[in-house]
Amino acid sequence: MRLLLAEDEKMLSEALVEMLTHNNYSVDAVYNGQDAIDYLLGAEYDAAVLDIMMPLKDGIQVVKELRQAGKNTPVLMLTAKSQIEDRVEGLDSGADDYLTKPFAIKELLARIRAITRRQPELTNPNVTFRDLSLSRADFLLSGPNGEVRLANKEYQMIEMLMTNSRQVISTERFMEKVWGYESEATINVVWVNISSLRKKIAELGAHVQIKAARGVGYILEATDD
Amino acid sequence: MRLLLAEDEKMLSEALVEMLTHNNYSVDAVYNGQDAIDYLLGAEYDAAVLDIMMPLKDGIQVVKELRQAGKNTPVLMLTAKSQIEDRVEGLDSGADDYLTKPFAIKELLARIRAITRRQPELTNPNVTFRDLSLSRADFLLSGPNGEVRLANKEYQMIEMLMTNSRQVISTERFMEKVWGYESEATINVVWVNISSLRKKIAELGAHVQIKAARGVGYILEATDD
DNA sequence: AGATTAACTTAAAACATTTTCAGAAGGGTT
DNA sequence: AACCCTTCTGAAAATGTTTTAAGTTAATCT
Repeated sequence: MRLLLAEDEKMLSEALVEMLTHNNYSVDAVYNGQDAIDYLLGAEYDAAVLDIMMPLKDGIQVVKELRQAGKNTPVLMLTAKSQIEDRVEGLDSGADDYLTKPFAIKELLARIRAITRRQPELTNPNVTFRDLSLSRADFLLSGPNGEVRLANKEYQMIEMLMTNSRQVISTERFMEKVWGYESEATINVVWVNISSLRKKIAELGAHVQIKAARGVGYILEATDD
Repeated sequence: MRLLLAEDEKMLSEALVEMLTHNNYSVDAVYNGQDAIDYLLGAEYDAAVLDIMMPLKDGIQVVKELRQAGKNTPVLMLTAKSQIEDRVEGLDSGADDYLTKPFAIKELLARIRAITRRQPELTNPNVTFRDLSLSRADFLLSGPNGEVRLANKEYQMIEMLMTNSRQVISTERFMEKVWGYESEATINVVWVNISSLRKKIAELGAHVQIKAARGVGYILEATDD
């Protein structure tokens, strides 16, 4: 999971980065609103944590521009206790949730989970490609011959493949999304998991294959029957 | 849509009023239970949002009197995390849904939409999954071989599993919902309670099992007989 | 074709999560 | 005070996942 953190208090920011990375997020930190918008438009984040008061551009402005640009990255807004009006405006402007400082780290984590959970699950509980389908609610991958519950990494990988079924997904992208930035794991892990996914897809009898695009990545394809 | 909001924390109340009006509700705010009852009996509201802890009369008392007076205005109860017993009592007393603080505004809005849309949801006093059933009124879990009274935590956990029977529920989600943010308890408590629930389900002879999805959470499944 | 690189497979090792237990702490009741 | 009950902790064992490592196959290039 990839997060953007925009918080201008250096100390707080550093503490949060450490906390979040410790909890398996890959975090990019910026210290003003302008950078926030640049980063958010420049890359695909799973969520953004924005302080409402920031130099150059405040959090509300950032969300507004973000939404205007058609991005629906979930946003958690941080507001100081005294800025209650702000928080209303923040929600109004397109943030998904707010959190008043000071907050418990646990709560921050919970909120982040909540807003990242909401996105794909509620709008689209499962994905289908040909005769293969994946249920996000219960981690079940199913095909003509039955169903299997996937382990975590496998699930994340097949989900990426299925939700981006017309795109080649690079090994690096898998590493970033599934393993996160500071992962020490070798690239091999991707291959291993692709391999076991293929085995499972075959067992399910689905007419679908994970095709390797040499030097580029992987893509889901229909097999002819 | 006309709402009554009864919440004694002034700051929160104001924020909510603004939020709700921004979302096209007309809101009357009161700050104690007595006013709540007066307003609710005096006019026709589409729904009421009641804090459970309030001066003069608590939320539960308000619903009880409301129902006694023959009003079936949908009620959404707000409970603090530490008042878990309360929330059960609240539902029991005639509320339609509850929401534990702190909550996401979006969730509040969603719940309000839900209770104004459909009436007969929470009037349903028990849940069933295969040959296992849970009575909310008296905490009794029953199966082919009889019934057991569940302890509080166990009750809440099995209720989550049964009302979301097609979903994997994460350990974190259990922690959040049942124990709350500020809980110091280790994650272990979830495992321990799952363990004892399993034992009880087995003793009841129900053809149901709590399946672990490693690294993800738990889900209720039918066992083949 | 042969060399070179990338991708794949497998099994075992390493690691993490889950299960279960025993016991302790705390509340409430008799 | 003695008891029962719920809840929580810590630890050891069981089980499953993830990673590593090493060998194999396939594609591409010259």
